[in-house]
Amino acid sequence: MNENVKEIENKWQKYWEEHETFVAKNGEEKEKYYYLVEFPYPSGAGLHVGHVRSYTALDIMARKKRMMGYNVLFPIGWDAFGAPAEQYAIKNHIHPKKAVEENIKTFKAQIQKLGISFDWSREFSTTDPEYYKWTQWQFLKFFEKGMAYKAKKNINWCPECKTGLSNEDSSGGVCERCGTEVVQKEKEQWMLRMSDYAEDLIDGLKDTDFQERTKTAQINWIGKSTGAEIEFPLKEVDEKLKVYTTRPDTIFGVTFMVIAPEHPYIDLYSGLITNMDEIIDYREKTNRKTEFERTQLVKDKTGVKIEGLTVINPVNGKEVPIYISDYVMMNYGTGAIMAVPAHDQRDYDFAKKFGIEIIPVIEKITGKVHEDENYKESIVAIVYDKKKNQYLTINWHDLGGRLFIGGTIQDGETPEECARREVEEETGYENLRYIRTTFPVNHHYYAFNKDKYFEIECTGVYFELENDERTEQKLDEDEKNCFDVEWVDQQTVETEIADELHQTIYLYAVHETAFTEDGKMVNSEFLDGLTNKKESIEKMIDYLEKENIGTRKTNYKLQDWIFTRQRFWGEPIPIVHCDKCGWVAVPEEDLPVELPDVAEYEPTDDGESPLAKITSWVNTTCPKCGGKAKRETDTMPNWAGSSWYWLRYMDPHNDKEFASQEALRYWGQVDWYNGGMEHATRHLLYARFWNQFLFNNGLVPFKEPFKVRASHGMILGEGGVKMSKSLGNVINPDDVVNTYGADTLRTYEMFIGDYEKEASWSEQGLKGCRRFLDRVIKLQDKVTDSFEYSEKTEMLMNKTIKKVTEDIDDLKFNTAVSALMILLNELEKQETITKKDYRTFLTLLNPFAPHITEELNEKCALGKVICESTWPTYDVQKLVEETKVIAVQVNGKVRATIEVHMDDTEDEIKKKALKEENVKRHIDGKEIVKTIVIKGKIVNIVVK
RNA sequence: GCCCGAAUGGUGGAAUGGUAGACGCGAUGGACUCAAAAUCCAUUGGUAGCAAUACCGUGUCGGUUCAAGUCCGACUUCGGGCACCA
Repeated sequence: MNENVKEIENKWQKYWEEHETFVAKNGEEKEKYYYLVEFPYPSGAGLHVGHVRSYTALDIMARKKRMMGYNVLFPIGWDAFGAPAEQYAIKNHIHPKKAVEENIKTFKAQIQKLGISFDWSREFSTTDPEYYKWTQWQFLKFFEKGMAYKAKKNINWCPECKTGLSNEDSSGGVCERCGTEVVQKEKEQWMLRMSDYAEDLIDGLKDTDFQERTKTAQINWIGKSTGAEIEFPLKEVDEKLKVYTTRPDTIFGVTFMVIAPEHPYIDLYSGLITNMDEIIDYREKTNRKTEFERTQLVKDKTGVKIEGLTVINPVNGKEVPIYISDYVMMNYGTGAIMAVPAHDQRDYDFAKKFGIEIIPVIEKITGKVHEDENYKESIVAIVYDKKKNQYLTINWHDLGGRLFIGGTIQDGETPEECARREVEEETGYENLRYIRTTFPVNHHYYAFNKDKYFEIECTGVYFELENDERTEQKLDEDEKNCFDVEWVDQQTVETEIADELHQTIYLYAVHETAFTEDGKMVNSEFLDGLTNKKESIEKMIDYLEKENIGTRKTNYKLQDWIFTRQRFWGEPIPIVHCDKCGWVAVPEEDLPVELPDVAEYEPTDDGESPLAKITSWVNTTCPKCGGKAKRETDTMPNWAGSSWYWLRYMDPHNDKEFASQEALRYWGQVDWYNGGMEHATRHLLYARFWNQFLFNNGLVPFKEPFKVRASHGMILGEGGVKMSKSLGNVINPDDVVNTYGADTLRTYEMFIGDYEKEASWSEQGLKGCRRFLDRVIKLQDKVTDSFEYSEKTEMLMNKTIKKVTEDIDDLKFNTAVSALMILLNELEKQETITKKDYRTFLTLLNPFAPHITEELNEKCALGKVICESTWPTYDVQKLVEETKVIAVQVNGKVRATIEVHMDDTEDEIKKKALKEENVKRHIDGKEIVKTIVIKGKIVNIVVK
């Protein structure tokens, strides 16, 4: 049997190749459709079952689309530059070119065994000089337009891979390839001005049909924020410190400034700064820290106060100290911030550590605001007994429940004094140790006993009880016997104190945090009283602009793309350096700049590309002046080749252009792009940026390269764990194909579960799919000569055509297979089936199991080769059932089922329902309130 | 911490607000066989019952509705992305 399967698969794969069945022709009359799968990186490990999942899914869509009469482009190639190929080559002592060739051979053979309908005539590798010639050519376009530039920068350096990395490749402070901690190293780097495209990259998403999660991932990565840049004049010199903030409304709460350790003012004003030693020391410590460490210890802030240099707050003239701290980054905003500790957690942590003043400018509002309020200031005292781990409360019973001690501030009192007095009067405790005062709360309430509305400014005062000594309470007459003084634990406080104000103050007192919510503006002069954050921000920015202190400003986290790697195995950057002329582009006719054929390509420790050692390659002449010049020895990152490859597929053998305008116009956008979720930010952003750049320069006819982006879920090992070599649970597709056949593997991977979610491998499930296909084969014994549908199965046949057709378009491959299984079960029940029955069934199954279905079709002489035929259609009229079994509910619970006719009236259905014994039983002796009849669905009788 | 997802039998997973558990796997019983494998047939959410049937059941608590796995609100857990981004 297995031999037979293998023979069949070989036979049809050969047929497709010889007949060029899947070769797409440019410019055909038929409507085009472009399916793209992320081209694989041909690693030494060979094909993974995850590749099979996405290739099969798109293969199914492509095969169906072809049968529906489209001119389908479904290409494949190889993304073969990059560190892993180089490492593999170094390890195995072969040239990367050789290693890549071998790996491609293996991959190709593996993919072809699966029967994926790729157009192999368009295959290429990013490492082919004919391809990377055009990668270099496009880089020169960036250079020409000033979009590529060389800059000295602190870059992320991986000591293991011995190369610089982009921000995208080193997120989390570790190297994306090897997991080594990245260090900072200053180097000259080629950069692409991707940040210029930040807004376009957000904006362009509107014109795509990406999954929502992909869009948000991109938007988060770009990290747009709006706010203002504000200039704080330095007190000591005639210069200003520029900061960026999203909360200009809190400027009256500024109590210090923080600048990044790398901020240029430090060196610029070193003459004025009296503690330079300390500052230089701190700066060096920071430099030694990895990005990873710098982002880890979030709570524990470090820094140094700059002595001798201060700024003036431009809105109120206050003198403000400046600190340096590594929680401010030089590469975002202006490398300097205004710190508002009351309303920013990081500033708050810093202020606490350095004992800096905290000025609240926003107050939380509790209660309901009312007109004609009386104003007063008050306190809530939280007294905590450390020994008993309890809080002091007053139980007012029916008069107001459980509360802390509260009271109104009298003339001349500080909140602390007031709180001490109130505690003493009401409870008699005198020995209290003051801990802290909380942020004030703006509270609104109605006092029944006075019939008045109040607005109170309430501050919490937190004490710890020093000892139990108690004097007599000093109560007013009307207070006596109204309440009990009670010590309660934390849980009682949190559950029994219902009052919003007291609960808020309690939380403030216990958890020391910045107040970052919305509220009422205070201590802010012209903003005082505003309660709408947006309005406050607008009003402040208007003021700043009018006074020439600041301007509205949008910032992005997205930075320029570091476009160089100090490695051998990448596209050489086609630029030479001439002492006279500077950086000069290699003329177009000299492209490609090919990699030299040498034996030494191991990376160096000094941060130079291995190419730098090959003097015969490095030394060249300047294209401009003809003098001596040196080639750029850095190479492009591995993302370069994948940033435009879908364009090359449109016209892969063109040696005049990267693709002709005609081809670009004909194929247009990629209609459907499938790839891993891990590429939702980096690759997808790079590719969109690259394409937008080409579009803006008239080189491609569309701005967004991809219409739809879908991603497949990962395939996990048996038991839901990741497949890994160390666990020994890696499934090799070759083994599966050899044992069960390609059709079984394909069908199984589609049936395994929701395509977009992860799924775990199951050998048993795989066997089940094999069983399914064996039964399909067996079905041939029942075929008669008739070319009509069997009467009995005609409706199900039509339904299945509809279901499979729609499910394939919706990526619901699992339910499509299930529908085919249901149809098979039904066909098996029949004595005989017709040729048309079998032919239609095989056609629907063909995209999933293309080999076996073609073979059966030929063997039973059912018609033309399936993949050269048309996709079946269904008859809407045949979908309608004459009778249907529906449920009868009584009060929403199913009590019986009845068979109803299509043309039964509501009354007839109702009558039929009421005749059911079990229904009668449940409505017996009760009054029918309502009867709901939903035709063809359900009857619900509501009784009382 | 913030932003997305997800949670359904023994298991992978189905269900336009309308009979929860399609389909597959596994399990149990049976047929075929000297026997096993393969294949075929039947049963298979839980509890009670000989049965008819009843009650319970889609992470937890509440709400909307004649009717909720599905919609709304709060929470729990898991997965993913981002993260001193000012």
